[in-house]
Amino acid sequence: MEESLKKILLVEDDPNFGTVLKEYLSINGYEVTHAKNGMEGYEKFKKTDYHLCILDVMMPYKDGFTLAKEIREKNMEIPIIFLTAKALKEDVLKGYKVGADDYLNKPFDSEVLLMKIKAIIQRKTVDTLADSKQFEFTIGEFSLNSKLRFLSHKGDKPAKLSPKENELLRLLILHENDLMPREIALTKIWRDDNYFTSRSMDVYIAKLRKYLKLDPKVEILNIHGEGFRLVVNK
Amino acid sequence: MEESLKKILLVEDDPNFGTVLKEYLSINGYEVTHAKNGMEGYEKFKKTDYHLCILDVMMPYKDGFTLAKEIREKNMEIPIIFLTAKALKEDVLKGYKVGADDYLNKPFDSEVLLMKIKAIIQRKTVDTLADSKQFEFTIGEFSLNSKLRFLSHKGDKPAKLSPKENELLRLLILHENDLMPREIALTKIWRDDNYFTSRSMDVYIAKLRKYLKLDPKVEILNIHGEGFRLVVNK
DNA sequence: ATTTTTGTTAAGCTAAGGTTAAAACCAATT
DNA sequence: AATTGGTTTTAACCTTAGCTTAACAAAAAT
Repeated sequence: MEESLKKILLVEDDPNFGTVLKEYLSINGYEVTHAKNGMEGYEKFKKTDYHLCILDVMMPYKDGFTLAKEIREKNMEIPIIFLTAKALKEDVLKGYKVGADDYLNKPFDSEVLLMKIKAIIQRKTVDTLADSKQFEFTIGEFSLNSKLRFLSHKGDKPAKLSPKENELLRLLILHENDLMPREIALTKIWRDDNYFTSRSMDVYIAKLRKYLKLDPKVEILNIHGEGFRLVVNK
Repeated sequence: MEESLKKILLVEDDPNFGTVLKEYLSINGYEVTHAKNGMEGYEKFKKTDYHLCILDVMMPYKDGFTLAKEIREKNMEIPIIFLTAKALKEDVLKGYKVGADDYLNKPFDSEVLLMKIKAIIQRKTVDTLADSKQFEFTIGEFSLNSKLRFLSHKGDKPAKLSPKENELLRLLILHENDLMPREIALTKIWRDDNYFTSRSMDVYIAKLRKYLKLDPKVEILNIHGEGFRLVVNK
């Protein structure tokens, strides 16, 4: 999975903050291109295919929103995260709330940004891969060939999976670390969402758990009422 | 950015004030439709897609709250700002009950209104552009992933929240430092407002307080008879 | 002082999920 | 048509999670 680094375009005019952020993201396994203003950002964007754009809102000449629009004209899919200075939001009126769901304020918790990036890129990956022909997956010490329905673990002889086992595991992997909603699996694999298919799915979860016991770092967690999560503990 | 003017529906029965306000907003780059009463406001609302509604509370025949309710039935998303002459507490509460995004007392500083409008409309724009369903929140030393229903605190292992715990905490965070009225939570989360649901909510408040004890700066305060406030002490 | 609202804990109940095994199903042979 | 081997569903039983309700204490309002 790690052979393809995810590429991020960071457009941030503050040189200090930009450098630090770039450094931080690089450490965390992303390939970051840093543009110092909207113009440069747009040029860079046109040259390379990125997985994600992080745009500062307040920039001279060309603000983040304008840049976002231009980017959108070229690419409707690419995820965009905005960064905005706290001042903009809260200067005006004390206690005034911009309201419901806000985007990221500077300074922000870098952990949160990281989780967001992960989640967003993850979502895209699922979208683009879900119905694609990729069939080789790695998860912890396992590797799954979803075409041959082989689940191999190190030197052991590969286990052969049944069609349902295979598809379910594949779906879980596509949602790695993230919620894989029951409903998704039921409609995609079982083509029907009722009490019995749901119970059937639970049976298959149990089967997969049995296979996956070989690597204690890999587990399937339940999120009550929502679905399952395949996690790989470090 | 400017090829699409943001459309505002202004409903205000005072002809002088209404005209002046419309003029002022137009100058500042918004396309304003001015309705002279609630009835007319609702008709106009149905005809066009607006980005924002500004409603006077005190109007003959149909007051702003009633109109807001009707508008909400058609559109759960559109931001609503109320204008009111009197700063009565019940009014403010009533406004929040019908889902006000903000509240302004007349006479008010036109600069402030402009900032609010900008912020609210911008928020929507950001949401739709970034298409990141926000589910990562930060509160004090905690961070909440409301999709996975995880509340994490520093290096500790994250606590799993139940659906109700999760929703309630999320609502509190969205109202951070502000009053989160009981009836908001009850109608949004419990879908019913009676003695028992209200007691149930109190139980959940207690549960959340237990989780949040890990950071003494974060607390949930009660505002007797009205609701709760999640505050982060500096 | 009395009533109402809130804080808190625990019991009781329902629904969801974990697990295993038996039954049903299905396709490929006999 | 019957057998076989693998797969999937259904059933059963048990555990856990989640929510409400009750009960009583404390705080706030009247």
